[in-house]
Amino acid sequence: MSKNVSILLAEDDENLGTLLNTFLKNKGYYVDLARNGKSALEKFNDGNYDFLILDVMMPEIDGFTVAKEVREVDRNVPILFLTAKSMKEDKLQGFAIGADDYLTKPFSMEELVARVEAILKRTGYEGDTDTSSFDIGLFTFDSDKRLLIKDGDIQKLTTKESQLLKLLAKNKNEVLDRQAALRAIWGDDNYFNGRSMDVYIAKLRKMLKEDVAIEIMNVHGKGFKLIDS
Amino acid sequence: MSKNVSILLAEDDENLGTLLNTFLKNKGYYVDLARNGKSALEKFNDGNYDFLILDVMMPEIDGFTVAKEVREVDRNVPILFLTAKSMKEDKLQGFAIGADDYLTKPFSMEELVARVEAILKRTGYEGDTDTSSFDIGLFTFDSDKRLLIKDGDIQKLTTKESQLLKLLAKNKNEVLDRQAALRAIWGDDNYFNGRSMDVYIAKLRKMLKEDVAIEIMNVHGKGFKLIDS
DNA sequence: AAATCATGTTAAAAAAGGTTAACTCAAAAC
DNA sequence: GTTTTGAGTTAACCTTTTTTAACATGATTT
Repeated sequence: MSKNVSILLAEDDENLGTLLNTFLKNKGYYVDLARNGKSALEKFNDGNYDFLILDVMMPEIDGFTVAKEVREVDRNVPILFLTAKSMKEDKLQGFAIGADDYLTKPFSMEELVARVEAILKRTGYEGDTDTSSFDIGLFTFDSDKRLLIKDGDIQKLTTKESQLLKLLAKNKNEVLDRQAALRAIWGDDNYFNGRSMDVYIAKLRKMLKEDVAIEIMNVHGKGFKLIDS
Repeated sequence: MSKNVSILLAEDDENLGTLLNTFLKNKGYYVDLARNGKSALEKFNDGNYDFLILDVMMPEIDGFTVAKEVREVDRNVPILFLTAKSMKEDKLQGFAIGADDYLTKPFSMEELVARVEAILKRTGYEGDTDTSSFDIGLFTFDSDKRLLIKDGDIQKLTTKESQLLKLLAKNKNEVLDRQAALRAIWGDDNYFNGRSMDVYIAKLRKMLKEDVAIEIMNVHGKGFKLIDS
């Protein structure tokens, strides 16, 4: 099996977290462990994950909230919830919108791996899907290395520039919601962060203007759309 | 196979949604997945879709309602409903007016694709139908890039101007219902939005007046009609 | 015909976005 | 341990887009 699947695991219980982390790593996955919801969101927005395993009950930001925010900027990445036995079916169903599956504690390690494998198979995971590289007109954007390349010209991007361009590229030819982008990158969509984002939009436009087929179009009151024609 | 068919899939069950999404994409379609009725309507009004697959049972805005609103501004795009087994035939028949077909859960993926293909064939889909480009007299209107072109003169349109002209163009030589347009673009048909729309009608008239064969005619109490003679 | 409601049109106000530059602050370089 | 550098934020100013207001005209009803 061509693994190399990258999993983001969010679990606040130290014991269980460490246990799962170790177990999944032994199974051949690349695993990143977040100890709380905030950290999980940050890691997700920063990295490239093929799979999310989220504990529902976490302090401050719970798993559902993490999933909701993630879904706003990536509606494809598979999500598996870990829930407590006490949670009612119906509540779970209502919340689980956007999830691919859920597992009720306590569960066996084998059960977890089986679910993960099943979901990956079902969603047609391809081991070589490089979610970190994007084609943007004549440019190639490597969001991992934060490089924007055109005809061998290499432009290094800053963290924020890269995060924003990545979101735009992920939603190429579709509107990237302003608030969703702000929450994903800045964590909060207040006025100042909004203005900051506008500054970055201007910077990205400058970088991309060499290719006239590329445009970052504003959709008034909604957000921005990266047009690649 | 000259695909390039663009499908809007509205399905709130994420398991099924993801499954269908992946499967249809593998079949060569371009697929956009909306997880609820509101998102589906927004995506429809924003994008260009050749086909709609709507789950009937969705929270807040159900599939029928989505179809109804869509039909008010586009009565040609094929719609396929996904319904639960429990739904009564007669109720379905009554609601399904305006739909091209429906499929009762559970169904096989192959069955779905067969239906889609059949409908596309029946409705004479042409792979190169560019639903984002419209001929309006001597003008060419590109709703994606929001450009209105005549004799090489390029006029950039704003978001609202473009949205409104697109609806008018879609319903060329037919009445575009006032309330339907307001709901599609503004989301609400209150008095002020209505007045705002009237302002945009005036703006569009100015832009289009270079070609005397074009007219945006008011149909009192009903809406507007883009006449191209 | 008077009254009422819908629409036409222009201008002003308000909101959103575009852009550049100054400022802040932490980390790297010296 | 300063100094320098650079990413990121805030400020300032400007333009564009959208909404609201105001007033006019046209259509429909009574």
